[in-house]
Parts: sequence; C-alpha cells; structure tokens
Amino acid sequence: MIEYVIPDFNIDQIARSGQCFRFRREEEGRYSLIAGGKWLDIEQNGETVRFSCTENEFEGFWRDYFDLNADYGRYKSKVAKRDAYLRAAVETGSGLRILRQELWETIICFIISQQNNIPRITKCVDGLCTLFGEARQRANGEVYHAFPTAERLAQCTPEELSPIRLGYRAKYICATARQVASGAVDLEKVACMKYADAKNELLRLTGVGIKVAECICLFGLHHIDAFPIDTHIRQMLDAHYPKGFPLTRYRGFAGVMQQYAFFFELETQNNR
DNA sequence: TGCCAGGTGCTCG
DNA sequence: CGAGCACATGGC
Repeated sequence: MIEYVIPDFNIDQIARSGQCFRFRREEEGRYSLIAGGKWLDIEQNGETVRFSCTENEFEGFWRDYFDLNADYGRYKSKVAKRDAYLRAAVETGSGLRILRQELWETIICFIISQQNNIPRITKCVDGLCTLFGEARQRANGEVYHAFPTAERLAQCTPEELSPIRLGYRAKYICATARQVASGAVDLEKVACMKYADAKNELLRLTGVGIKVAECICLFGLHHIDAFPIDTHIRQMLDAHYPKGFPLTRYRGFAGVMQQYAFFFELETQNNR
C-alpha cells in the first residue's frame, strides 16, 4: 500500500468515464482495476490517493498508466475564457486523465463499444476475460482474469463467444484477432507509427471504422490529438459548436478536451 | 413497444 | 464517393 497527494486526479471520474472497462466500484471512493495483467485497489480521499502496490510497482507501471507525469492543469488553462460549455465540462471532469491502456485490449474493447452502452460493454469485456483470459491470483488468493491474448481469441469461432452475448460484434472480434495473431496487422509496428499512419493501419481491422480507430489512437496509443466523434459528441457539437469545434486552438491535445466533453455529456444526459 | 447505446460493412446509384 | 440498410442485445 502506497499513498500520494495527486492534483487533477479523481478515480471516480476516471472509472466512470467510459475509456476503460476494467474498473469495479468496490464501495464509496474505492475501486479495483485490472491492467497489464495486474490487480490494483485504489482508494481516494480528496487529493490523497492510496494504491495497493509497492513503490516499485507504482513507479514502474501505474504512474505511467494513469498519465501522472502530464500536467492537466496546463491543458485546462488553454480553454477559451468565452467558451462556457468547455469551461463547464472541464470543471465537471476536473480529475479526468487519459489512461495509457494496452493497445490490443483497447482494440477489442472499442470494437465491443459500437452501438452499445457502457454497462453492457463492461459486462461483455468481463465475460471475455472470464472465459478466455489467463487466471491470476491476488495476494489474498482471490482469482481474477487478465485480458485474453490475440492468439487465444484467434482460436475462437463466433459460436464459442456466444455465451458472452456480443451480438454481431463476435465475428468482428474473431476476425480482428486472426489479423493480429497472424501478423497481418503488426501491433508492434502500429505502436511506433505517427497518429495518422497508426489510424490508417487500424482501419484495416475488421469492425474498426473511423470512430473506433480514433478511440484506439487516443486510449491505446496515447495520441492525444485524436478526436473520436460518437453520438454524444455529435450531439454536443451540433448544439454548442454549430460553426465547428475549435480544433486548431487545441491542436496536439484535442483528445483531452474531447474526454472532458464526453464525460460532461454522460453526467448531464439525465437532466436535459 | 419502439428507441437507443462511445458504429461498421456492404450495396447500390 | 455517399446515402441507406442490416446487424445482436438489453434497458428503459
């Protein structure tokens, strides 16, 4: 167990922001997370955050995963004073971070995300891990499952995935797993590419279109200039930026602004 | 009950 | 090239 004081960090907002589907809310202010095959408990009280790992594990993996070396105060300070919408969004999601998630896992999670809602995406991802992910043990002996490898999923037929209730996405997942496992699409190469090239390469994967490719770039490759446009963002753009979103103003980190806006739309969709 | 959810692939013209 | 349509599933 290790404890830090971290500004611009809110685990509740991050867990509910729909960028990662392996958070579980254990109780008020307490979450668990599986990433990089590792289990982590997180507990937050104000700016004080406790992580269930050693300092070495934190410095060697989780600090980077939570993007803690980036200064989100600097991103926020770039928001235009007159932009009432984005200012409200940034205030509401003041503790968001763009997590540095594993590429393969991000590809599959966002193929699942299409025409789907966050609770059910979470269920599907959980089912995929439980059925095909490598079983691991926590310090207390409890078993959890890592995210299944491309090689494992490449052996699956859509019928074998049917208990997960992925719907028509099951065949996309099988096809994409085969493309990756065979090396037809080389993820190690994709990881070294510039944003535009990476996006084009990802578009070759079955079930990956523009929007999903943008999400993979943003969350799985940390190309924070990627700007995914989904139904919520589409509505938001039409309502608040009829003349177009000021992408040039936020060139280089527009994806961070997108994430504040996306979270804000999630938070406010009930009362509107 | 029909609409919607972090869309994509395919098929026409 | 772009509009239109099918595609699975579950919650409201």
